[in-house]
Amino acid sequence: MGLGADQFLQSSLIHMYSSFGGMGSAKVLFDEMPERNVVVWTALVNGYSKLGELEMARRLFDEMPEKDVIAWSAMVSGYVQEERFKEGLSIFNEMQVEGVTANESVLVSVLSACSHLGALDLGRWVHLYVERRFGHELSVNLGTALVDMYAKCGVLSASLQVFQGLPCKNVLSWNAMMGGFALYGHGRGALGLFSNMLRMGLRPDEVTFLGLLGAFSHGGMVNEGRIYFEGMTKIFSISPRLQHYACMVDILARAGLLEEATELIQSMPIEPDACVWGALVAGCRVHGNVALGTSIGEKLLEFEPGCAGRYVLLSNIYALAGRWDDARHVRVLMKEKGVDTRPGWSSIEVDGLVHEFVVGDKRHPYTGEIYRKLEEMGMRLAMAGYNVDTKNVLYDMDEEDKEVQLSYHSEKLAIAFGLIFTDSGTPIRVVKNLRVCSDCHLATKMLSKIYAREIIVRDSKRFHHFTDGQERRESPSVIRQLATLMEGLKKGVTHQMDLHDGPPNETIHASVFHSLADPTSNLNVPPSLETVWMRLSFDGVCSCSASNVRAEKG
DNA sequence: TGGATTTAGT
Repeated sequence: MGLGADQFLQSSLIHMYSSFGGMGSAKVLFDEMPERNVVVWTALVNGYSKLGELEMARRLFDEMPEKDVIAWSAMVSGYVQEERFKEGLSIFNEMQVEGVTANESVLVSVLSACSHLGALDLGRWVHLYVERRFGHELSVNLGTALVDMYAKCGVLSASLQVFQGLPCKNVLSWNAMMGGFALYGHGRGALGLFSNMLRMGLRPDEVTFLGLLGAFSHGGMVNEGRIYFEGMTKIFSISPRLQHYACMVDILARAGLLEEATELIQSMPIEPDACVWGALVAGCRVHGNVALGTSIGEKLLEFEPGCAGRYVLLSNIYALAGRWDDARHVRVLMKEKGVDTRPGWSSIEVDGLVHEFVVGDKRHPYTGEIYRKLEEMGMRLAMAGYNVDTKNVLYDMDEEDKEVQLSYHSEKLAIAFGLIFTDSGTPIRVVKNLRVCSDCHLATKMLSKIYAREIIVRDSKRFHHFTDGQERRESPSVIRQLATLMEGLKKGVTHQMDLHDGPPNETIHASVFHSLADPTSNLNVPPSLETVWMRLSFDGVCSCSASNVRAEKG
């Protein structure tokens, strides 16, 4: 339906108000319009959904006299951006029932939902659908969404494969792949990827460095962490944000360098948050420095009594020190002040349906079966010599109660569900929004042997792969693929750009960083062409091509 | 003509 000139103007105004969140004005204009087409409706729906007012957006959406794929897309992405992934998928489902053909935007949002939920089956289905509809040449957006989806759903090899095949990659594509390496703790892979990214002429951003540092932290690469954390500011002019500091503190504290970590926090130009302190406290716990941990936790609470993370942190430290009364007191205090905590949940996808569980959950229609399975799991674990690791329960309740509470942790419920409702021999993939506790970690490891199942748990920070009673850090097929990928990229780029006369390695890379950070410094390694190219590109000529470099050389 | 899109994480 075409609108007249006046209405076209109104429609543009509605869009303008919507995109700035001025929904009051947008709605007034909308109500005044004598006739509205799908474009105006969508602008309004999108305005509400961008503000997080999804109930309002949904009401309008349901009232729409006609909906095209863009309207559906606005609604799906609205849910996805508010982290209401299941609802986003259910809207997508409705869209298909209505017979509306999906396009790239919707599919990207759907893949994002799959990534967050760990919904691999649905993600795979979207991949097949994309190939059928758009052929094998993936667009950069869909490609990136697929790279991210496979990485977050536990299939790093598929992620790499899609990434390699992408005809066009942007910073988001590289960042998604980098994030994948971080999830699996592939420090070296991340480094190689970073190096190749630079040589492809892309400028890393703050997300790139989050991935890089995250990969270092899980891979225990302290020196690399220091070098790249410094290089981030000095070479790329990216100021570290809280998360970067948290990563760096984590790298140092994990390695037991608690003093250096403390100094880093003290030198921060921005106020450290609970994540930053939390990384230090986690280090204190691993390296047994309870005194430092407790003193930090107490100070934190004084400074910011409204922040949930800080109560949990302090409570955890008291529990670690065995100070149960104090731990409980903090929890009570938190409740009294009405501070919200994020509830823990685990999900598992079976036959395209995502099932979610919280601790002690009894809402599922198959609750009876699930709890019978849990009982069986407990018995078989006990027979295999498993001792419940009760230090994860923070209160000083009876040991028996602790065991009960632990055995109903959400990931155990999800695993029980998976054991019942998936075919024997197939992997069980569980997603948890928080970190897996050490008791569940051990139990899951043993369950993988007892039930002869590969169990893959994705928690808020990384993947845990359990096979035959072992946690598998790196899969051989991924390592092989990684080597091929790096080799391929290296060859291609070296050939095309004549940049490097030998394989890049960490030493050269570190030197390049140092030389750029301090041009007057004497290097052990003479400045390579790569250095020259990096200087060129980061002096603001990011798109400098091979011919520029050759000109510089000549 | 116009309205929808992904990485991290607040």
